[in-house]
Amino acid sequence: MQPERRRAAILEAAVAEISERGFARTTSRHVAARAGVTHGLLHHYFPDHDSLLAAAFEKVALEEIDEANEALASDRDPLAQLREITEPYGPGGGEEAYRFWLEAWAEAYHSPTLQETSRRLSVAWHELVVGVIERGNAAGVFRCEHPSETAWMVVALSDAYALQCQIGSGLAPYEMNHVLWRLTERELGLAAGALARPTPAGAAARND
Amino acid sequence: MQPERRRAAILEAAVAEISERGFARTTSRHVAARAGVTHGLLHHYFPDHDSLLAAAFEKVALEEIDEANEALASDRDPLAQLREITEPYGPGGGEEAYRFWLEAWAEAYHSPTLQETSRRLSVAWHELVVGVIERGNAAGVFRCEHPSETAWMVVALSDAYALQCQIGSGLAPYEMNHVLWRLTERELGLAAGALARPTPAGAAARND
DNA sequence: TACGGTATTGGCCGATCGCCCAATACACAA
DNA sequence: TTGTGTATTGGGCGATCGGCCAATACCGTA
Repeated sequence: MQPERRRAAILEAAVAEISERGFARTTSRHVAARAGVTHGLLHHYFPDHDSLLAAAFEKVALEEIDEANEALASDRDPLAQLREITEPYGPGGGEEAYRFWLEAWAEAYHSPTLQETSRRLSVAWHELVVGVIERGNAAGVFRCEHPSETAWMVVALSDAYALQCQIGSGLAPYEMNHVLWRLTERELGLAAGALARPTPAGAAARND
Repeated sequence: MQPERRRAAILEAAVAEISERGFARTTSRHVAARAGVTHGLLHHYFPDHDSLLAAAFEKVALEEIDEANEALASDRDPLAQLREITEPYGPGGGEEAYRFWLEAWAEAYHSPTLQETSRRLSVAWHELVVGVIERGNAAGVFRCEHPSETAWMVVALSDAYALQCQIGSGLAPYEMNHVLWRLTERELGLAAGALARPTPAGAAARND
């Protein structure tokens, strides 16, 4: 197999192992077995364990940003863009992905590399939301006074939403979704329910 | 040493180890060494590794609830109570404590016991905030339409606040604190800045 | 064809893990 | 005092870890 594809296969296996077992319990031998190679070969591509974990984390982080940008580029409507951003956090969406991030945050304490990547990704994610809000402001769809603060609120509530879904607290998912949408609508100067309904084909949701 | 005190000492050492190294990397031998006992004795008190981790987690969870109730009981003013709840999340507050919770959430995926305890604690914490809000409503201090939703928002933003402080994103702590207070004030029908300042008619500026 | 570098294999090493267990120290009741 | 149960010690076992290395397979090039 070509070295590039082999390396990618190993990284893919590493991400899967990390999602299932966590960073600390991910062993190079298990990753190698899942990738269908021997542990010796894995050591050939990733000389030490930390480089494997760091590369896997970097891969997921880059994919996350790419997917977000792709979702934003496919739809130019700020309202739809905001929905694209907040929706994947819910149940059935990116559960495995969020398990990965929770592991990453916990592991960031022990690894300066992971901490730095976490930081970069957090900033990038925040700026992404800020961009959507500011474009919505410019287009006259939003009336948001503090884009940076509101963006942080959206990210924070989305994170907390995903977290509550994961640990399965007594709070019903629909209730979390409701408060997330309600607060976002108010922060953006939208009419109540503007985010809840996926803009019925035409321009029917312009009743404010 | 009395068995009860010995067991408590072991648990205390376990909590410290978990906070530093995480659940997955916490070994019974290290816990025993920190507690000043042999690994054989630790096995005498906690027959298997999971029981040690579960007991340590349970200890912290109970202490968390107790401390919150104590803080709430020491001050009957709903506004001060709310400040007591949201303040420890900030920098300089419960950094080590939050590291523990992050580890716990990540580990909950792999342990039904930890997941159940996480769930119970999350519900208890939410109900605690709901109680403060409802008492504030009854006292005429708050005008909150959706206590449950608002309580979840407070908890979610506090969690996200602590998380951002931990990973050290580009968002300044004061900015996070500002949006947390601003949204809470609006949800509770308070005047702007009501939460930021200790007490308007206050004689004691015991806050930092 | 011969050659050199890379991909790949599988065994090995020392360290460490959770767990087990025989032996010993100790405290308190009979 | 004797005896009994618990507290405590420390060594050992099998498994597994990350990392190292000699040997082999493969493949493009001179």
